[in-house]
Amino acid sequence: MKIIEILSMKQKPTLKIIARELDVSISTVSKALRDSKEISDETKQKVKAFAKLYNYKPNNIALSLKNRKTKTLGVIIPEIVHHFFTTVISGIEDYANQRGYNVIVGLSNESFDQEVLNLEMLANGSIDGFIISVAKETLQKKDYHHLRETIDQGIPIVMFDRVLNEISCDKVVVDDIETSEKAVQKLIDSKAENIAIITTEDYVSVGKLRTQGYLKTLIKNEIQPDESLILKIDDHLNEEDHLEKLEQQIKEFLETKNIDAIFAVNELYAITAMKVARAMCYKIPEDLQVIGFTDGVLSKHAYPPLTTVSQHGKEMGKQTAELLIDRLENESKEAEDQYKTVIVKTDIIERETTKSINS
Amino acid sequence: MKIIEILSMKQKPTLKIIARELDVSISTVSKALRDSKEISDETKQKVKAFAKLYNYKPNNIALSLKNRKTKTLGVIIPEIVHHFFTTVISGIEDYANQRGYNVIVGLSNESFDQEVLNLEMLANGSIDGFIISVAKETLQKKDYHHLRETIDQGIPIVMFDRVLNEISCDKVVVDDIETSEKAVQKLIDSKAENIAIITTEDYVSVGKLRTQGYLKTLIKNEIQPDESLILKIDDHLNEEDHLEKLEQQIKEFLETKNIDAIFAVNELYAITAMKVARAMCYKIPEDLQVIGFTDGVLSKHAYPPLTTVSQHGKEMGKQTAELLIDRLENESKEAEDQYKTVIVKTDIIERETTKSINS
DNA sequence: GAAATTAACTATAACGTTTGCGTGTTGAAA
DNA sequence: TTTCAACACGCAAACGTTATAGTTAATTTC
Repeated sequence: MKIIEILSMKQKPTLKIIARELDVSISTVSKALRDSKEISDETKQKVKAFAKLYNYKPNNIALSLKNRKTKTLGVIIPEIVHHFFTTVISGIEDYANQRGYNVIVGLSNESFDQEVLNLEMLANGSIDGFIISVAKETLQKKDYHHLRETIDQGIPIVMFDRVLNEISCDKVVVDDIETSEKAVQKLIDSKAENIAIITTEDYVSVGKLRTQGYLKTLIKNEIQPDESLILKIDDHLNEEDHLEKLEQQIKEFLETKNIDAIFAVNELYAITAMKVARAMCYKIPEDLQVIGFTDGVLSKHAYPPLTTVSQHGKEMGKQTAELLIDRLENESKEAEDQYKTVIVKTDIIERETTKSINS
Repeated sequence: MKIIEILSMKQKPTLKIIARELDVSISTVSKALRDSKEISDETKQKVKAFAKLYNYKPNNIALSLKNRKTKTLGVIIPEIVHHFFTTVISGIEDYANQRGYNVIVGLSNESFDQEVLNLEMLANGSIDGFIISVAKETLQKKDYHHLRETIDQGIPIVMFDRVLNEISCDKVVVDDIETSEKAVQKLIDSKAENIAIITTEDYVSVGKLRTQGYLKTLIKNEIQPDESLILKIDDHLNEEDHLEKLEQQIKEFLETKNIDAIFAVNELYAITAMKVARAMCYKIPEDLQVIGFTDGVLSKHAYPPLTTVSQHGKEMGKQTAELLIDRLENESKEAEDQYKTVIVKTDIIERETTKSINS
């Protein structure tokens, strides 16, 4: 076949090459492929056939440059080896792909510098907008200049889960306070009397809010909150590495107080508390009820299976992506400062670490 | 300040704009910023100061177009809500970032069509090379045309974990056979007599290999393999959704045979087997020893903590990224067909579901 | 003091697209 | 025959860079 000789397989076809081979101009090829009425049917046929034969696909980079948009979303998260975040990513991916967007993932590893670096690395035209859950270190330093600057540059940001009141942008969160209320109320309703909470230091916004919900519910039920029933884990940015330390803290906590229910602010704390309690011969849920936050594999496969708050990460991902893409595609229409905050509902998934209420 | 008026904050600076403001040519600006000796020190100072003031960053897309390389890697995996894969991704990310590359993630959801779509979506110039772990459906269909085509187009692929012998490209794997041998041998050494394996259907290459290692070890130890001790899970592409079915299959398996040790080909199978066994009043490890494959959160936090094979996902990720980037950057030097297969070593992490050998 | 050299820039092309506008053929209306 | 749409196409600019090849003017060389 003569044609085969002209184009080596390795060479990926461009408009220019097709034009040269077919002896027409580049614009003719372009227009033919896009079905412009300026081009005769005959030529269109010819061009399309050729393009198909050589599997022509317009070069994305060139398009990005021309259109000044990349159809790519930058997602920056603290960790990726993490059930909740991956669930969110999968929601983002699905929705974004559906609308023709790609997703670049950047990991901050909970580090401020990494977060800044990632932001800068991608803000040079590589992406159209960001989806971010901010790093713990950033939360501590309260240094948000990088976020402000990207927004000032005209790159929209959508935050989820770990969200900043100080920054105005679209946000997707769970109603942490209300959800904690639900969880703690459930514990109260099933006759728990000494309800403890295992939470994070206050600089982690979600931890703080969940603690607030806990307190609020106690008060509403006329139970005097007891400071010593609140364990704030001192976690130095990475829990996984400090498992023994975590166990130790929880052990001391359980030993000093008489506790019959625990609300843990994440899965790991819940699971670890259960492990420690088991070693101390607590029966779950008879002696000790436990509710966790985030419905991950751990909860489902724990022994006994853990009752937990499901954050519906996939839905959160979908919502963040939707907010972002809508903003990107309606730059004119959307009121610039009309930022939205979407609250994704939560559910309590009852498994075997809580007593049923009517028992 | 006069300068501030000239450039609105929103407008991101380009060479052209800087040139106009400073009343020099675009090339002068470009060269000044790149410290060309063709430019006078005075001009360099001026340009650099201005660029810094307005936080000029070269546009990545334009660079990609010009250099015909994007410095972006495409990673296509079957699932992201999955401990092993995320570990690999984090290894890829770390290493890639270190060498100045970004990572676009695509999810096949174990679907052939999705995999093809993702490949096509990114092969249009968006990325320089792929890292892939192929979808189960692709494995079943044995249709690899999309992989062949991308390689033919000159886009290198590195495969990891689920790897195809039929495609020649760089690969990163664990020595599944040898690793299984280690695991099964450990079981034999600690006096297990009826060792079962819970594995996948043979079309999943890693499952098949692990089964081979199991058989090989039995034979080496002069134990007659018993077909009925091999349980091939019929999983219809997504285990998580079929938990009950999985439990059912395992339950029937355990009931019919007298088994005192299980080698499971992944974490979920191991954990589920333990759950079922517990319900049947087996004591672990006294009555039943269990070894899993893949060291994820489940193993670590299981009850009892699961002895398991660690695949060192992060290291695998690092290796895949290194192979790919090396190939991208040495296109001339590297012999085109000198494809490498890197074998990442595994370790058995002893926890509490196996007996110690000298007991 | 004319020719050669150098310093310091500028212009241009190219990467692969898309698009508005210009232009040379037609066939038909006037 | 002249005039004029309609048709089918090509040209050129633009997106933001960089590299190569000019272009000045000043300085050196003998």
